[in-house]
Amino acid sequence: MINIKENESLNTLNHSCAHLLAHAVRHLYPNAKFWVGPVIEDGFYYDMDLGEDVIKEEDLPKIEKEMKKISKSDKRITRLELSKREALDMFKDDPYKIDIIQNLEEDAIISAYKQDDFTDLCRGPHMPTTKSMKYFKLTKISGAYYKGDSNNKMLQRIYGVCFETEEDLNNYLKELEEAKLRDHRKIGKDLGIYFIDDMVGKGLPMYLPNGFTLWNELENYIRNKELKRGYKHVLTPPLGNVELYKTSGHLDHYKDAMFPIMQVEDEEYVLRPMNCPHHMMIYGHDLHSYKDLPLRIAEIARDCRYETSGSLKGIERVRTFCQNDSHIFCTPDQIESEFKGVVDLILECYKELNITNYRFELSLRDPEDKVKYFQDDEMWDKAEDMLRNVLNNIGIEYVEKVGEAAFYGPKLDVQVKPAVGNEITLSTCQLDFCLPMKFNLSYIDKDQSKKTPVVLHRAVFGTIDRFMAYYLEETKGVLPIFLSPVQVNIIPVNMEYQGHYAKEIYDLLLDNDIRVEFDDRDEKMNYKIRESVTRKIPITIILGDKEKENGNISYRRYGSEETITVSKEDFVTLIKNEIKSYK
RNA sequence: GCCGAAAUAGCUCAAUUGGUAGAGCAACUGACUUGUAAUCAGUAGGUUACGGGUUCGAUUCCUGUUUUCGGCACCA
Repeated sequence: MINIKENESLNTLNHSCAHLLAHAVRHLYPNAKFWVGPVIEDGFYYDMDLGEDVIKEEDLPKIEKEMKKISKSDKRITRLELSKREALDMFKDDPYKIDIIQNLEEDAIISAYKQDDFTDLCRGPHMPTTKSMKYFKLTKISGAYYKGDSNNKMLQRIYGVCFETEEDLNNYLKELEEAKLRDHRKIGKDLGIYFIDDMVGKGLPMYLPNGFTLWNELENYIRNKELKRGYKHVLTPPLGNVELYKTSGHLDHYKDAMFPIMQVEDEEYVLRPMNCPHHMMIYGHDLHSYKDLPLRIAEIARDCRYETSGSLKGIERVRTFCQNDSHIFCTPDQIESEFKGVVDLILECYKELNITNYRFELSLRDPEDKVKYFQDDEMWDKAEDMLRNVLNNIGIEYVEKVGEAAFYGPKLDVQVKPAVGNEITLSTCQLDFCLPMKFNLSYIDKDQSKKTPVVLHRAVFGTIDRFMAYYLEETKGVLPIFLSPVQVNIIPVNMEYQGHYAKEIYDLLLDNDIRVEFDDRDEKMNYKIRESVTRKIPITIILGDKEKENGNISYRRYGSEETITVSKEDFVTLIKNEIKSYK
C-alpha cells in the first residue's frame, strides 16, 4: 500500500484536502473549532471541536457533498504571512489555533492559507486551487483526545484520503476491502483456529483443534531454533507472590494493567503479567561463575494482563497469552554478541517463514521523563549507545523512537503492519542493567569478584497468539505445510472402488507422522475437492483406479492447477523432506 | 476506559413508513455413485444479543446493559 505521507505530491494533495474538509465542516457547522489536520500514511484527518454537535457516519456524505461543491467552485488557495500578533488577532475566536500560535517563537513569520471564506493556520505547502482535490473519500470518524492526552477533552476526528485520479482512489478503496478479507479474525473463524465467547470472557481466546496444531508447531519450531542456539528451557508458574513484582518494579509501573491482587491465606498473589521476575529467580537459584555465561533461560510462558476493553483485538491483543520469552544473562562484554545472536535468530525465522514486510525501531528513554524510567543516566547512555553500535555494526536500518523504551532499559522492536489497524510489535529485544540489580543477581568473575550480570529480554515470536494472528494474515491462511493443521487430504474418486486403497494410503501417511485426513463421506468427489480447497489444505490427493493399479498417488497443491502423479514411497519422502526443511 | 456504529438460523445476509421473521450455504433424511471447485429432493433450524418502556401490535421507535467493529488512549 502506498505511503501517502512520504509521497510528496500526494502529501500536499491530502493536506489541502484536510483544509477542504475543514472548510466544508465550517459551512455546515458554523461553530466548529479546528485543532490540527495532518497528513498520515493512509490519507489525512482533521481534529475538531463542534461543541454540542456530533458528526455521525451518516453525516459524512453530506460533508463530502459540500467539499465537492467547494472543490468545483475552483477557489484559489493563497498564502498569507503574518506576525505572531497578527495571527493571534486573526484567530482570536479559535482557542485551539491560539494554543498553536502561542507556542511559536515571538518573531516567527506565521503562515496561513486562505480559500474563499475559510482561512486556516498552516505551514503549507498547498495545491493552487480547491479544484485540485477532486477524487477523495471520507473514510472513518472517531473520537480523539486533545493533544493525544486521555485526561483532555475528546475532539471529533474525521479521516479521509485523496488521490490524483479516480482510478487511484478506487484502487485504494478496493485494497482496503481486500485487507479486511485477510483479517485474522475472519480467517481464524473460517479455518476453525479459535473463538472468543462472553461466557469465558473477552480477550480470552479458545483455540480449536486446528488452532492448537498450528500453535504447537510454532512452539516446536521456535523451541528447536532456541535449542540449537544454546537456550535452556524452563517451566514456571503463571502466577506469583506480589513481592516478585514489588521487587522488579513492575507493580509500581503496571498495577492498573494487572489483574487485581488475590489474597490467599496470609499471602498476596497476582496472575503474572510477564515472566522476568520468575526468570530472575531461576538465575538466582544457583551460584554462577563467569564460565556459566551467557545463560539463556527460555520459556513459552503464559501471562495475563488486564488490557483495556477498547484495545482487545482477536488474538492479536488479548488478556491472556503465551510469550516466546527468554532472558539472556551475560557479562557486559558479551552484550554485543548476544544481541547480535538475537537479531540473527529473528532474521533467520523471518526469512524461513517468508516474512518480508517489517521494520526495526530502536526505543530509547525520554530523558525528560523522570517518572517512568529507572533513574540512572549513565546506565541509560551506556545501554543506548551499546544497542546503537551493535545495530550499526550489523548494518540493519532502524529508526530511533524517544520515550518508547521499557522502564528498565532500551529495546529493539520489530514492527509489522496487520491487515487492519495500527502497526504492532512482533519481535523485541531489550537491554536491561536494572532488574539484575533489583534481584541482587551476581556471578563470580575471573578475578574472584562478585559482579552483576546484564540481561537481554527477548521474544522472537512476541507472543504465540499475536504471531499466529499476524502470520495468518501474511499468508492469507495458506500456511506452509509444516504449520498446516491438516497437511494432506485424501479423496477417492469412488468410495466403493478405491476406498480400500485410500485407507491404505491414509495409514501409510499416518505412520509417517503426516497430518492426514481421509474424506470417506458419502459425497461426490467434486464436492470434496471444493471443500479441501476452501479449507486451504496444502495437498489434496485424488485416488482412482489408475493410482490403485500402479500403487501411485496423484495430488494437487493448493493454488495450483497441476496434477502430479508419483509412487506412494516417493510421495512420503517428498512430504517428509518438505516438512523437515523448516526445522 | 473514551467517542461513534453495529448485533436477525452454525455461517453469509434479506425483511417495503410498526402488522404472521426469509434465502443461500452448512446440518439431518432419502435417492444418485461421476477422474479434479458445489448432484437432486425433502426435513429441521429463531425468546431477532439481553432487560425495561411506548403501542391493539415492536426485529423495526425510546431506554439501560453486554459484546463486537472503526478510531482515540494504553501496550512491561
